[in-house]
Amino acid sequence: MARKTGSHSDITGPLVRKAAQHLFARHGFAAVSMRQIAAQVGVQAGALYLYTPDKQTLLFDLMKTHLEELLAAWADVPRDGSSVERLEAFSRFHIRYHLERPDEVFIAYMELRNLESENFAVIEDLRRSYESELEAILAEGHAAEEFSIPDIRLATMAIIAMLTGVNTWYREGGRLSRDRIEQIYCNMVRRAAGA
Amino acid sequence: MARKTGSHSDITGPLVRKAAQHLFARHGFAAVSMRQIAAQVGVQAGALYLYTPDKQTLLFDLMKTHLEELLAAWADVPRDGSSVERLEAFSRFHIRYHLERPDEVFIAYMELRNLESENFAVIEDLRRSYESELEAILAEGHAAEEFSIPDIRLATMAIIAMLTGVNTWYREGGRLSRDRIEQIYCNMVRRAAGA
DNA sequence: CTTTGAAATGAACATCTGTTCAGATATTCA
DNA sequence: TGAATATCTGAACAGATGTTCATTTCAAAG
Repeated sequence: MARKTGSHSDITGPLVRKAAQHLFARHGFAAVSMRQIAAQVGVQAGALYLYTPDKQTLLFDLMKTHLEELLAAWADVPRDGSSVERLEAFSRFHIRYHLERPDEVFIAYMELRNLESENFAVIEDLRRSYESELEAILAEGHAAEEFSIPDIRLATMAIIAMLTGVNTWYREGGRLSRDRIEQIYCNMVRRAAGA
Repeated sequence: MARKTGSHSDITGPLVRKAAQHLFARHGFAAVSMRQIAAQVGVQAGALYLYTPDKQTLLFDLMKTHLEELLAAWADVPRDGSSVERLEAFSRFHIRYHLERPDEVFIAYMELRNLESENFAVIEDLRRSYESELEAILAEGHAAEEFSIPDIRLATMAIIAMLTGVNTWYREGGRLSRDRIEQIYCNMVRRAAGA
């Protein structure tokens, strides 16, 4: 039987994930206790186990969901135009998507070492899938001689690091608008790729 | 009176720091207990307090020492030549120095949130000092019209993120030598700066 | 109004946490 | 040798940890 509409579980479950996300991002997975998460939700610690089998799975689900949604969102971006245009589309998408989800992003690459090895493998696979999207663009552009790239794998890693780095310093209401930041970074990425 | 030569404290102290560094980098500050560190040194937990007032200070000293040594090492690099040459010197220095100290680097920017606010302020100051070194090179090169940079602060952050990113994927004995990696990254950095 | 079943409590569990300190041990110096 | 000093142990502390579970609460269904 499907779950009845309006039951409590449809409300508290997401609240637990949201609270855990916020606390994990702020203090780190290992430094946050189940009781702290419960307090943030307004519930006793035992109640959390109605929504997750254990703390580790809570972290894993957060990271897996984030990466799957990231891949799904990128899949929705139209893949037309030249390699240069697609590189620009990727750069803008990456910056925008990541700036809108600082907690998810922070957790997804700060808490990798707290994953059990099976869970780690799943997350690493998803991350590699995303990297491959950029790598494919660079490879095509290189083949079409739109880019000048001595090593495609290195260029992939360099560009992703550069783009993700925005999250470490960006603050709401800062000196530059998001759009201006996207624009400047696109420029640097394009030149780094030799286009 | 200065400490006598050859006493045990000259040996165990550094061992404690080394063990803590290794464990903090591997499992994270919050996930490592004083007893684990002590076991790695081959000593009981209480003995650690002969070498550090508390766990927090142990972390702080590790980070502070790392950043001070980084700044000192960069200060030793001759600062001559054109802006392009100095940018190349910085890029090569950054990659080489960071690749040789993966644990220190990992701790220094993964464990910031575990610092008490006073300690955090000290570390942030040191980090900013280092960033300023690159920023100065970019500013001079821009003034001399050797570079083409729309925003110097953004270029600084982008280049540092790109260079530090090498540490996340580099593995000893990988496909490319360190020198080749330095070379390729120098190229991308130079082009990102519009030189 | 009664029955049902999910949601939440609150106490209990075994174990781990950072830190302290009196006492034991080992090393150095006279 | 004996005295002094540095080093380490091992137990103790008060409290926190993730997780379980019998019991209670409470809204919806019949």
